[in-house]
Amino acid sequence: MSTDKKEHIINTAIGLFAERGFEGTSIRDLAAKAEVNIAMVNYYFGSKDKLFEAMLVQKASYMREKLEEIANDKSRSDIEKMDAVVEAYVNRILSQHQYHRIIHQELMLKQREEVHNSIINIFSKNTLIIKSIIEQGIKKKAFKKVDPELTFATILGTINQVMLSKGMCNLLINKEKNFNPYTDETFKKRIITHLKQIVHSLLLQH
Amino acid sequence: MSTDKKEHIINTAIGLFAERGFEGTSIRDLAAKAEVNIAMVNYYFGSKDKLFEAMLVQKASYMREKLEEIANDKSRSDIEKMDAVVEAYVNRILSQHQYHRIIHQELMLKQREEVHNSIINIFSKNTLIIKSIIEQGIKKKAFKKVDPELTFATILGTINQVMLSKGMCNLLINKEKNFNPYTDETFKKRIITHLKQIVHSLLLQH
DNA sequence: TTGAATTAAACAAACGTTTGATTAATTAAT
DNA sequence: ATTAATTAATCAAACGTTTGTTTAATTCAA
Repeated sequence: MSTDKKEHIINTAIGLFAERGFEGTSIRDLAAKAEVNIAMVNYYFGSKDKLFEAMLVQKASYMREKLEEIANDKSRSDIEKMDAVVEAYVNRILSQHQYHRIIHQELMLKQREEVHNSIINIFSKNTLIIKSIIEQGIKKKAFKKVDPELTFATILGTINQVMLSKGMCNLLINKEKNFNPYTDETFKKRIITHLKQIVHSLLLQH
Repeated sequence: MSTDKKEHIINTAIGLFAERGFEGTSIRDLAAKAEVNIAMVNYYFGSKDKLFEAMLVQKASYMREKLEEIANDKSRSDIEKMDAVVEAYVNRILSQHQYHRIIHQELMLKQREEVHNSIINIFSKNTLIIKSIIEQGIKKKAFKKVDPELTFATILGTINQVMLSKGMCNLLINKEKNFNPYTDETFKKRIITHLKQIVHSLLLQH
């Protein structure tokens, strides 16, 4: 019971935080949408801030393990590793786009410094893994000399740019308003294809 | 007098909105930082919302004119036009990074639908201009067949990704904390170089 | 002296949070 | 097996603060 309802509150909160931001969401809004009493949020989580942290912990997606698995996979060439990185990020961000949007907000704002720093820390470690893949490719002369950090920024930035707002998605995709870009496989493939094209043309020698 | 103080309030507001978001910034915070009386904000702007709109109008940067100038410049080749687009965006976003961050926030959130839609509308028109440049290059067989919308998303997304947070900048740049990435010419050139490399390798035939 | 600028104070509404009562479910004692 | 005691969940109501906004008085400049 308790766990179910806690999760239900967290899931409702994710939707609201993603659409309105943390400070733009009141506990009354949240309680109303989750159809629970106002007091339940503080009863379960202690405070609005702690609800936020509980949400981050529960919905955290550990990309690092996936990236390290890709980086250490000796059956893949370096360019295949980069392709796998692209696919992993597109899949992850598309499937968790609300959570990802909240992270994105926190990254932009200077509120909640602790959260902010831990996001940058995670990002920092992921950057190092991508960097090592790219530098290996360069050392083997399979890759051109590129800017490893900014190459990673391009991959993530492109996905973010199209995933930021539904309106932006529909603009890029030329679809009607009730179309859901987050579940559309064609759209996903389009992003993956574009990013692979970017990565291949940027990295591979001719 | 009036104009000076109004501008001073707007400039202070930009800094706060960029760091804490619109709902995360109280009029009291703003008044304190701008060193004016709390009542002055409503005296000059009518309301917090209207201050926000006044700020958007005053600090709006009309990229479209610049883009159309580039697109219609017959002395430039298509790839040179794309290079000019890259430079224009990097310069614009770096020089107005706080304003740009606020626009970015509004794009992500579902608050203030009117603002949200007008941002998407502006973006939509800019996308069309870039698209026309790329499609001209493709028609002339100077460019490879690429995804024009996503190519634009890559340019903007890359800049956004590195400009989102100062922490992110310093992570990419490996500099000490008091280093200011927004005014550093070396950093700017690094981004421009990377993006031109992306655009060239993606678009140009070999 | 008139109108604009500025102020401290107050306003209602909304905020996150806490309370104390009530109900439902679980455990312990007889 | 039944009752009593204990715990957990839920609720409406209220708490003190902070919010955006307004007032009315005062200062300033022309």
